[in-house]
Amino acid sequence: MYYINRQSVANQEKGILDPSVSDGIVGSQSWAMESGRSTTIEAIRDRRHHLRRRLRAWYRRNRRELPWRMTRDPYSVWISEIMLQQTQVATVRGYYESFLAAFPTVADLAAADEQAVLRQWEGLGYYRRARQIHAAARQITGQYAGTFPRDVSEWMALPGIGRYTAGAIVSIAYDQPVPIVEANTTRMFARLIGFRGDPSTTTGQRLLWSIAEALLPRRGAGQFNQALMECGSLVCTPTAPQCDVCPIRSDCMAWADGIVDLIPPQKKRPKIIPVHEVAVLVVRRGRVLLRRCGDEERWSGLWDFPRFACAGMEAMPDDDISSAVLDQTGVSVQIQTVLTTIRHAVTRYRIKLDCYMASYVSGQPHSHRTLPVKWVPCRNLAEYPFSSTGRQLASLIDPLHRHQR
DNA sequence: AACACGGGGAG
DNA sequence: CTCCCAGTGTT
Repeated sequence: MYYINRQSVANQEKGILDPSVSDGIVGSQSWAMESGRSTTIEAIRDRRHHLRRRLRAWYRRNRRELPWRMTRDPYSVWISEIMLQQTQVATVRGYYESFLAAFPTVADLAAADEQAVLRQWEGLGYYRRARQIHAAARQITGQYAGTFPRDVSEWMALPGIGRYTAGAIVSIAYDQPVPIVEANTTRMFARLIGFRGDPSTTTGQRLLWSIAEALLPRRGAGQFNQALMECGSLVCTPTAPQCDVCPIRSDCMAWADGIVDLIPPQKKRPKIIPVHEVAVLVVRRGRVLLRRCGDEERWSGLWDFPRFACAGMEAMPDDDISSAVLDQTGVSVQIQTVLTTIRHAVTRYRIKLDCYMASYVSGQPHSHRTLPVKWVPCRNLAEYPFSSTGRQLASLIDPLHRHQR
């Protein structure tokens, strides 16, 4: 009997068993499914009605009024779910509203230029999401004639939509009984069953999806899935969880064993690599030299200033900068001044970016490998999608240019 | 299983 | 600073 809860030891009617075994089972070894014995999943299934009732009641009283909760329109749900991938609710709020204002329907989205879609995504990160949304919109208007699929496997076949997102969309928009597992529910489920292993492994994932499935109601799955996430987000937080107000504390193994803070275990993070880069703002008669990032590099599809890695961490000689710009853009330049240094982090790199102002000497921009390099009026920079860092660089030009007039 | 992919919130 | 976030796709 693997599902043990000290809180309910006195309550045999809960069907929860001998607590003396509890300490011994709190280890990843104990979580293999074994036939012929009671499993964690079966214990969760036994308690599902109670857990659902408590979670739904909590959700009714504590749910946040979020923009994407105003509707069950599949298009809106889809956009919100993509934006929420690895992105916090607070960050998504503003982007969601302006994106829907720019592209009110899937037809509008499909008809738009990819650059226009990326511009709406500017600063949100994971820009592949924007390109995939755009590609999927064109697929939907094409093969589905603008009508969204209802089948979860059809959604999953679309770019950018995996198991979580597909489940979220069909459960929320169509109220289909499809489970979800994401960051909040992962944490909450792991604590609920006292799982001390790594939830991201294949076995951990299999376990979590089984729990999601075991808990899932036949009706109202969309609301229930959101209740799970909301409770995980607001109560079962990574640090300092609010166990005193948790609606399912009485079933929580981690609480019973006093190991809430140990679950889930901290991920081992890749080592951070310091990198030194140089960006050059080349200005010529009110225009600035831009290039578009290629598919094989970071920020693909977005625009950037000439930028390259610096060999060492010390300042780069002006001649080296000039030749690097010439190599990358085909334009010969004269380095003028150091503008500023921007520090940012991306993936496993912590980047120190030295930014220089330069003036045009000679040469024409060459677009190698179909990657555009071109002169763009400084006052039009807002029309181009940049990364967050690229936009910081652009903002150095814009006020400067105004000042020159 | 490991990694790339971004940027910001929160302690 | 650190850790984390309504994950997906590729290798």
